Amino acid sequence: MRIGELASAAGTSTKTLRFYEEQGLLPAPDRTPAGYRDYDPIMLDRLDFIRRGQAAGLTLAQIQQVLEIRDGGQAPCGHVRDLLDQRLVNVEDQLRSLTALRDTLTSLRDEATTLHPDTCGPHQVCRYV
Amino acid sequence: MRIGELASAAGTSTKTLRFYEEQGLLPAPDRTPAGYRDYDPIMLDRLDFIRRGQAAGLTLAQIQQVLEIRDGGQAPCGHVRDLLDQRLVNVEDQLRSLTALRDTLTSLRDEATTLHPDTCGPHQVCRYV
DNA sequence: ATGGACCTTCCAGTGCAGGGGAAGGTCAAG
DNA sequence: CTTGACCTTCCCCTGCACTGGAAGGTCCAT
Repeated sequence: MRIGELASAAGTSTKTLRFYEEQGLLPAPDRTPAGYRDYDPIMLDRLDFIRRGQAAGLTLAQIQQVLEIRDGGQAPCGHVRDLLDQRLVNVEDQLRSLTALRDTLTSLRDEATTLHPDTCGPHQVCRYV
Repeated sequence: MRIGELASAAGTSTKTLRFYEEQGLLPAPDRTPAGYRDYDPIMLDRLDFIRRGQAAGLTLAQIQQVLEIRDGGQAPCGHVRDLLDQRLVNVEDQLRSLTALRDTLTSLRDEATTLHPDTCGPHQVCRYV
C-alpha cells in the first residue's frame, strides 16, 4: 500500500504517518523502485493500536515504548497495565481540579447574574472575577 | 517598585512580568534614568486579577481583552460574564469526556488484572488496549 | 575598584501532535 | 505529451504560557 492509501484506510493523513515513522511508532517501510513508501497492510492494526492508546489518553511517547517492547518480542502487558494505572491516577486528579473549577465558575456566574454591574469598586477590574 | 520587587510581591517571576507587558496585559511602566522599569504598586491588583482570571480557566488573551475594556473606561462585566459562561460550557464538555476516559481506563485495567498476559493474539500488540 | 545583586535586550527552546507549503520526482490516463 | 494526482525531502509554523541563557549596563557595599 502506498502512504495515501494507508492514511485514508486508517482515517489519518500522510503527514501523520511520516511523523509517526520519524517518532519511531511505525517502522521504516519498504520502498518502491521510485522511492515511494510501500506498506504492509498489517500496519493498519498497528495504527489501530496507536489510536486506541491515544483514546486511553496515552502520549505517543508512551505508545512508542509499548510498541518497542512488543517489537522486541516481549509481551508489553505489564508495562501497559502500569501506564494505564498511572494514567488513571492522573485522570482522577484532572477530574478533581476540573470539578472544583466548575464549581468556582458556577458560583462566579451566579453572582454575576444577581449583582449590579455598577457596584464595581474603583480599583477592581471587575467584581465578577 | 522595580520589577524584581513586584514579581516577588505578586509571587511570580520577572520573566513573566516582561512577558505580560509584551502581551499587553501590563502597561509599559515608567523607567528610571537608568532604564529600569518602575512600577506603581497598584499593578499588584492587576496581577491579582490576572491570577484570578487564570484560576477561572481563562486564557491570557481573554484576560487581556477584559483589561483592555476596563482600561478603555468601560465596565467589562458583561463581557466577563460571557467569558465565564463559555468557559463553563467548555469545562462541562471536558468533564464529560474525562469521565468517559476514566470509565474506559477503569474497565481496561480491570481486564488487565483478571486476564492472562499470554493470551495476547499473534497480530495484537497487547490485549489490554 | 571590585564583587554581587539587580537590571536591560534579544534569541531560542519547552511539550504535544501534528499542519503548511515549497521544490521537485513519478505514474497513469487522455 | 501533457495534465493531474500522487509521492519525496526539507524546513518552518501552530497554541499556550512561559523559561533559559547570553551579553552587557547599573547600583550599593566593602
